[in-house]
Amino acid sequence: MTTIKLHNTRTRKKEVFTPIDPDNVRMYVCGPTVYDRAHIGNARPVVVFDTLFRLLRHVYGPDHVTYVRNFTDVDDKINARAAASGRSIGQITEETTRWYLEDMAAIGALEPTQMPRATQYIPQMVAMIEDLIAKGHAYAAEGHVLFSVESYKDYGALSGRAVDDMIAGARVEVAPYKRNPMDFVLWKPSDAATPGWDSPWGRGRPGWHIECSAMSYELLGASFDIHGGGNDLMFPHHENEIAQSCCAHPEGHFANVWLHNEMLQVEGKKMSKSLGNFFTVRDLLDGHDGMPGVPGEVIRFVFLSTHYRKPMDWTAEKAAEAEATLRKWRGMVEGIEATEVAEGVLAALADDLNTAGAISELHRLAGEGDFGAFKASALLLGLLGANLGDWAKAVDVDLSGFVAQLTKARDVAMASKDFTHVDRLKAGLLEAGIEVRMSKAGVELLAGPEFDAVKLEALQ
RNA sequence: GGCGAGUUGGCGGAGUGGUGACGCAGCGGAUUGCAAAUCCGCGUAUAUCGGUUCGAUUCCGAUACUCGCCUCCA
Repeated sequence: MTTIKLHNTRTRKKEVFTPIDPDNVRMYVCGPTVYDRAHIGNARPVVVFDTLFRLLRHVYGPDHVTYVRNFTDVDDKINARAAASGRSIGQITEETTRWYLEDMAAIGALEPTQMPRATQYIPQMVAMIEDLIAKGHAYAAEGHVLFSVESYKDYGALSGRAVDDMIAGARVEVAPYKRNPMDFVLWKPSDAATPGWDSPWGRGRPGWHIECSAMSYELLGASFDIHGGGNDLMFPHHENEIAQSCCAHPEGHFANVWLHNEMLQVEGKKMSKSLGNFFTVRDLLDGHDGMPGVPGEVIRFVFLSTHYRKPMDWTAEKAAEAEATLRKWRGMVEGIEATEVAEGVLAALADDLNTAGAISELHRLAGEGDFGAFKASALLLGLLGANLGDWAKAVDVDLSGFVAQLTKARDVAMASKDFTHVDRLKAGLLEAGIEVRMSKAGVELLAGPEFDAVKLEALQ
């Protein structure tokens, strides 16, 4: 069996991955808060963990991997969006959830095994909070329930912080009802206009973090294999998840392996609305700000070409290069049956998800002409599948008339040595986005990506 | 201020304690009426300074720079 190695944030080392139960490898990844379209940065962890999911399924069997990714559909950002737009919270979360699944499918992400919604787990969250209070790890104050960071000695271990250091320079919300400024909210009161659920502490709603602890416990148990997300979530989100889960379920040890992907930048800068380099996955797919659309498969390829633990720079140049590569590859595997995944590709992926290395292997396989293994390997990465291929389909246009015309003109020119007419014809075809191949064997015309039917029409 | 990540040829981007992949671009050649496509060939790159070592790009320590998190945005 393939040995998978993963870089564990918890130990800061690359370790051999050994599942708790090889018959049911369990992974939890923090999903989106559904209040708006996913931007391109949100898509990076989706592709990263989708690739890991595919690798795990390949190694342990498709039926032996459970991948849970949640939807956080209760959050003050959603409430704010609802208030601002006049639409209901339900409408917003339903629509945004659908968008998310559509957009992620467009970049070739498989759906996780389970996609729980936070609002479906409120009673479990309340029960967990009650349990934390009973065990002395949390306390109720003024309608809030807070987690006491001092009650958990390992608080801060994942991100390498000490509670005292954090208080010193950090901007923490100071509230009179907090025993320690770092204590965080498990439950908070809701007014009449805000969504709320009845609880032992009055009508209220959960704080951020508790939903992931409750849902991962319900679906994966007190101990599971992998927990993932962007490295921005390391603190406080994951730190708080660990504190809640380990205190509520001291019999377990929560996640064995923590994986964090680095952030994404755009043209060398942090993506932000103020810099004008902010765009959603949908913007990219459909085209935006005068730019043409980028196929989902191309987005995926660009993501995979940088190792997940390095910052990734999204640039238009990379997208163009990726598109050319994929177009070439798709031409190579047309009609080819996938055989076995190449050892080199699998080895690269198994080595802490070295997707860039795996792509290099694909280049090598393509050069060697082992197309069956090449295709099988590409499919493992979620590339070259039928699901993402429409963009690369050759335009279906009958060029036989032009072929005949050009062939005839060429024959005449070969005899007369006057190529003026041939060159004019060729230039017109090139202008219309037609690739012109002339050789001793004859004339071949192909509609390329820049094909323009109107310009072709004008040549008639 | 605290925590963390990174720095490889023109660009992108891997690996490795012992003469530095791969892709793109570029250059030369074959081919072509000319091209395109294809094929062949071509690159005195591992931030800086120390240390360990027979030997470091790879390990260790500093320095510089870049970036992220700590704050609503991933």
